[in-house]
Amino acid sequence: MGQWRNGNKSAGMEMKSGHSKAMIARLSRYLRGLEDHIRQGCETISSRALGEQLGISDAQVRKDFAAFNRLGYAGIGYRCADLIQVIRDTLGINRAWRAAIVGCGNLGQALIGYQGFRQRGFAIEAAFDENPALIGRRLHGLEVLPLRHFAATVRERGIQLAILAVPAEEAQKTGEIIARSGILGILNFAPVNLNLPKSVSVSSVELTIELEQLVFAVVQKQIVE
Amino acid sequence: MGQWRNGNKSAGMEMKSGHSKAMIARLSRYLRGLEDHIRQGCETISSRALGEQLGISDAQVRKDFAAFNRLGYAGIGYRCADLIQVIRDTLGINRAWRAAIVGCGNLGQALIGYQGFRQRGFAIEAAFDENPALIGRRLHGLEVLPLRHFAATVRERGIQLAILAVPAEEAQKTGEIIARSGILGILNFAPVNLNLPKSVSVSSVELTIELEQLVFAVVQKQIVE
DNA sequence: TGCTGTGAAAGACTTCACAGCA
DNA sequence: TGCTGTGAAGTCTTTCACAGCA
Repeated sequence: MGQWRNGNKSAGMEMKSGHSKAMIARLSRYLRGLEDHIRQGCETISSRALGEQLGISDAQVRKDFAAFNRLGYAGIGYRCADLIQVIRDTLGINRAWRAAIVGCGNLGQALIGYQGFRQRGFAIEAAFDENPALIGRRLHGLEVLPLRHFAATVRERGIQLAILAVPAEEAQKTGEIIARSGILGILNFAPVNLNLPKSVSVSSVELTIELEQLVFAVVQKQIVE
Repeated sequence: MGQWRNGNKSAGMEMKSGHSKAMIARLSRYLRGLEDHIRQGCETISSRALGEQLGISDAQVRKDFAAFNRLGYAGIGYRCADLIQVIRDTLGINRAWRAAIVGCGNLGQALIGYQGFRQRGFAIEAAFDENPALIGRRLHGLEVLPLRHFAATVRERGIQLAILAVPAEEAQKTGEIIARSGILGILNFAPVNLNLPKSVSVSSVELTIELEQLVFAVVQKQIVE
């Protein structure tokens, strides 16, 4: 999961939204589970069933959903459609979000072509790089623009989010350019701790860290057995 | 971050290793910070400095490192090299790990070419797909093999980990093939809750979830202001 | 009977604050 | 003085257990 930034520690309590950090992290997962479920033709689901599907306790599920007003029906469960809507509202994904990819190497190119983003309402509206060999080329139908056009393009195209997929060495510098452009949030794939003004939210995905954590789980299991 | 599986909830206490889940999640980040620091020529670092770099409190850093035996020097701090070694030992990444990519679409191809893995000791030793148009092609120097050769290849090449990058619809089925082959851990990029025997550890990265959580942070900040 | 909603209890995790070493 | 190591306190999160509704 992306890490929470420095200043984000809830000051001695839950966040202003009234939802705890831990709960927010689960909402996206509930959403997946609910969509699966509805795809199978079920209109309602119990806390137990949803929890089992996701590896979350039924009590936890109920506590989380209790934050929404009385959405459940005793003896029945919850209506999937209701939950989906209220979760999407809560996360803020009930509207279209526009993103730019910054860094069109291996990973950046893959992210431009990744269908999952569009399917879930995120549109990739621009791609940037500094490499002259890439600039002007079309990747998955999107023209690669020089980084110096970043701010102007973001303004023109109404882009709010940046997905940063440049090499570690360039991440901080590039992050600063992005931050200055009025972008609201950065999803960072570079293995670097970005130090940016707090006007921009940063969330990081480090692929190698994910692998390392998997290895720990593997080794741990071997020891226990 | 990858999710923790069902059975993994520490039974009323820290795990067998004596390290809490939360701490393990931080170890990889410490590693990054320490390597940065050492690259800048510093041999020692204080809990305060390391914490500041990573957005972690100094007390937290000390508590975490206290789990290792008396590595710190009062008045000085910790020796970076010592910490790096003990963290690598703890995570189990003090040896080479071999991985296979399963699914050579956009994302799979990018992961084959991702330098970060190799730089940190993870070697991609095989690539698989079911698409006849891809089988036999070389991607970043690696030949794409048909999925039915998975188990045999894994055995031959001593592969322990699989990186699953197939479409959501095929993830469960493919996961089962992987699990049957004796693989120890799966890093799953498909937006699906894999239901697999607990002999294999699963860690999931969902790119869209990461974006959703970023959006929440963005929206939250706007409301507060 | 099957399920929600929820106080109360338990547990995990983080921060505080300070003794003590170099 | 600068820093670690650590009990104690505080905070956050999860689980328990059960009243009550359909």
